[in-house]
Amino acid sequence: MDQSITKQRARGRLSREMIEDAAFEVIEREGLSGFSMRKLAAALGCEAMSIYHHFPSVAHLHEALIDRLIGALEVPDAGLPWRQRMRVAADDFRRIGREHPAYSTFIVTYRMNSPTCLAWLNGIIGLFKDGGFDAERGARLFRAVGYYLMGAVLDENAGYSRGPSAVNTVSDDQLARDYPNVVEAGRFFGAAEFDKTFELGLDMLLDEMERLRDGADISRPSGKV
Amino acid sequence: MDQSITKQRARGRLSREMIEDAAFEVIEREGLSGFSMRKLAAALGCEAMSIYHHFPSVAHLHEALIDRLIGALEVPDAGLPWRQRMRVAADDFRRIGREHPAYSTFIVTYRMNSPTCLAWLNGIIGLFKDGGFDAERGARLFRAVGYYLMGAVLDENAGYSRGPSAVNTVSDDQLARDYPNVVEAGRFFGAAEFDKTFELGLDMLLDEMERLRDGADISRPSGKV
DNA sequence: AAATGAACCTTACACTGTAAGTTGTCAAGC
DNA sequence: GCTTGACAACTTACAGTGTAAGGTTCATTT
Repeated sequence: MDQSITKQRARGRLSREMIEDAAFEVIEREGLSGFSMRKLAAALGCEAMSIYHHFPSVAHLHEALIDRLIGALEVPDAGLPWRQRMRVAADDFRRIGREHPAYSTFIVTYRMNSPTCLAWLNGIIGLFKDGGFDAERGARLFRAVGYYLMGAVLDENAGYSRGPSAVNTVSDDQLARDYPNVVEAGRFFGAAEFDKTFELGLDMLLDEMERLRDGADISRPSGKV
Repeated sequence: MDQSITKQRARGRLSREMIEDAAFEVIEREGLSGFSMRKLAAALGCEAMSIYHHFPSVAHLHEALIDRLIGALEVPDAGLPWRQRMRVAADDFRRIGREHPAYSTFIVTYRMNSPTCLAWLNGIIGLFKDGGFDAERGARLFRAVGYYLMGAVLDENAGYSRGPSAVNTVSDDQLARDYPNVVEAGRFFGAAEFDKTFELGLDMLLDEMERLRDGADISRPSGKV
């Protein structure tokens, strides 16, 4: 009994911020699926139920974590060139994933509708409007670029390059023999190649958006389907 | 005791195929997080542990499910125009998500390295090579387009448009007042708009790839950063 | 000094995946 | 026809999960 009090004292009183800090640590250490209120409590030196005094449920805790990540972002300044503003916004989101790899699958899966997240989304959508697109174009481009971003964060942090997850794994020999294209392309799938690949795709989308804005009509540029 | 036997008999003996069928159903009915071996067993009219005779773990079961989805795909025929082959391949993957919305977050999260999945990936990477790109370009474009695809499947089936997940929800009044861009753009976020939005983004990437292939240099087309 | 209420703990419940051991069923060999 | 063996299903049990309900401690206010 004295022990638990000592343990408590050693850490001081709990606070939402402390709990959030520890949650980020436990998630990265144990993985997203290995995260639990009991492990979080152990990391904090308290009992699991004590956390419920500060967050009524894990869902509330997760919301606070997401809010902290998104809340730290700011929509790139209107003084900058448009293309650069887009790039900064994309990099911001991508950096969150890189700094919280184990949490990234949750981040891209999360439906952002807390006030904090809505404020950021509102600013980013405004960024598309600033690009000179009408409401419909802006909305669709926002989503299309968002798809690319979310997929990138997901794949860079939880994807193929992070090692196998399938149960029936394939040997290197078999890989070389039966899936030569995978092996050949695989040279450019490592983490060291992420930036260059991401830039390529982002530039493609940005180029095309500028073309769109400058009056070009999208789709079948050479009469093809 | 007689009851359980009767129950068993009514369904016949278990098979991997039966279990997989039921698994898809239970996942869609209960949601991915609501899926469990016990609920699956209940749907099959057997005990949870009986499933373990056919699949040694849930991970093995999931692999079989993914294999069935991916294994049903075939790489678009080389007789078709390249752009159309890309489009068909993208639509194939996207259709899987649409037909298994509750499972889609697992699909995009899953690291495909079973033989079945590798075979499909190998074919798709070959498709990029057929587009006239060298190994590096092909590899990077494969990933970039993959990002877009995965993000689209994720967002269309588990994203914002599927309803709120945050705990602190925002009223419509507050939404209209504080996040006007979100409301305005939201008109184009519904499921009815998915196809058009997806096509826009896919066309952008395809256009840019054809431009790339035809010798144009990517990035900063107008000298911008 | 008494009362209040926040902060934390204890216990308990329904759920999860699955390891280990047991029973029921049925086909092959004698 | 009986026995044997294998397979498929069941039963039980365990360690883990989120969290509801209620108990305890202690600083602060009155």
